Amino acid sequence: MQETRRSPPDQEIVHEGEPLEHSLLLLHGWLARAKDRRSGRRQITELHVPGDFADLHGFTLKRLDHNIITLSDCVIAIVPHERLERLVADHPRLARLYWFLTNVDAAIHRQWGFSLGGSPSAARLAHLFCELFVRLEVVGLTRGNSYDFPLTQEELAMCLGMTSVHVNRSLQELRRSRLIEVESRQVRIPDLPALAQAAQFDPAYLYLDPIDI
Amino acid sequence: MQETRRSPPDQEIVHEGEPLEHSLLLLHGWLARAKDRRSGRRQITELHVPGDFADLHGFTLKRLDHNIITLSDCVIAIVPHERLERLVADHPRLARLYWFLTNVDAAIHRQWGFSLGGSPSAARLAHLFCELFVRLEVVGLTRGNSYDFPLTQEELAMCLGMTSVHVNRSLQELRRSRLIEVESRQVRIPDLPALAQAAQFDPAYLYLDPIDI
DNA sequence: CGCGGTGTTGAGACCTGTCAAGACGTGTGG
DNA sequence: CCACACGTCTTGACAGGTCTCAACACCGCG
Repeated sequence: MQETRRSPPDQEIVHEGEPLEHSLLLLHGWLARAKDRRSGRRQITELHVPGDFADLHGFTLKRLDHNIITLSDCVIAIVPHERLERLVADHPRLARLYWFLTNVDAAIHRQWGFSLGGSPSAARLAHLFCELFVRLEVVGLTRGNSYDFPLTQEELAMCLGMTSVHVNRSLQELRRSRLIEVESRQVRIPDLPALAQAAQFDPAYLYLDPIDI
Repeated sequence: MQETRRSPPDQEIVHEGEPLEHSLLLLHGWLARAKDRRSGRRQITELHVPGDFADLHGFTLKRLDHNIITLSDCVIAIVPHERLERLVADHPRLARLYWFLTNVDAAIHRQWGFSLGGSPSAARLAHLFCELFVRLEVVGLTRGNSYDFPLTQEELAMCLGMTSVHVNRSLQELRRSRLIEVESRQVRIPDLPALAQAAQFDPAYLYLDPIDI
């Protein structure tokens, strides 16, 4: 039995630089890793959905280079590093799995960097919706071709390196092309292959194929 | 004794998707991880300097989501995964160190994403020069306040998500402010604190403090 | 000497940010 | 039940940053 914790939206639950003694397994809700700019704007470097370890990398790094913030009401299991220590010592395959998971995080970072580095803004947005669809589907949080999506356009802007005004216009572009429907905190993707094509989305970087480790 | 390999510049030495049976330890020269855009442009997601494992993450992922390319003449040690397998089995601390190293890579990706997400172009450039200075200093490849830097402006552009024309102008801006001198494939940083200040560079994300693992 | 790659410069188009205002929806308190 | 406040979404006009295209300078090398 392990400790769980609840948190309302818009809380900073792990602070950059602070020493870590446990990692967070997200059970319900949405988290983000974020770095703050001097300008006051904030860059989100990854989104987390239920099933994700939000700061497993903290197990080896022992402090984070970013904050972790809640984007919705969240339920989070707290896993002491001491416990992870015992787990990986007793089960080498588990160690390998955890290592693998942090490497997938890195792959997601690379993909985001790729997007930020020069994809057209609508494609960037489309790519994010594709990624989230696939990741949510894995954990059974899609319903048909739609999923709950609590982020505001402002928060989307923090992920995509653009302003909320521009997110709004890019979203309209995707809507006009019938690639995306967003309403009341829900995303619907009428034609995933078409959206993936527009976004140049290839899920290979998520390494979802049957894992043999 | 392990196998080493030499390669001239501009070679793609690991191809996206290809199954991996070894990892590459860079002994001399510069490597980059790169993803190609449909447009033909290419995004570099990380630079590697001597001492870096360029694809240690491939040890758990077993294939890469990007290419690895040489940016200069390179000497590379080839480490079979089989050998890593034995090493980590026999030396759990080594396993932890390797895991740590891949997590630092992820931290570098985050920082690049942060830059790409909205730093002004001159600051992005300055930040990269700071990062490389610190990383090269660790492995003894700086001389005073300067270091060899073989990348063309075109290649810098691929790192920073901008065009080479814009890199050129941003570089001039840094030169005019006396923050950077670049000539004949050499970078000189007359005043590192000033450059770091302009770049908002904080080396914490490189996790260089004495490692206790 | 000429060639190819790299660096530099200019002009114009385009994308994205900024600022500001208003629409809409929802929850709260009177 | 209404009035209101607040957050979010939407829109318009404009400024500014960045890209594109093109030309030229420079340099090392065959």
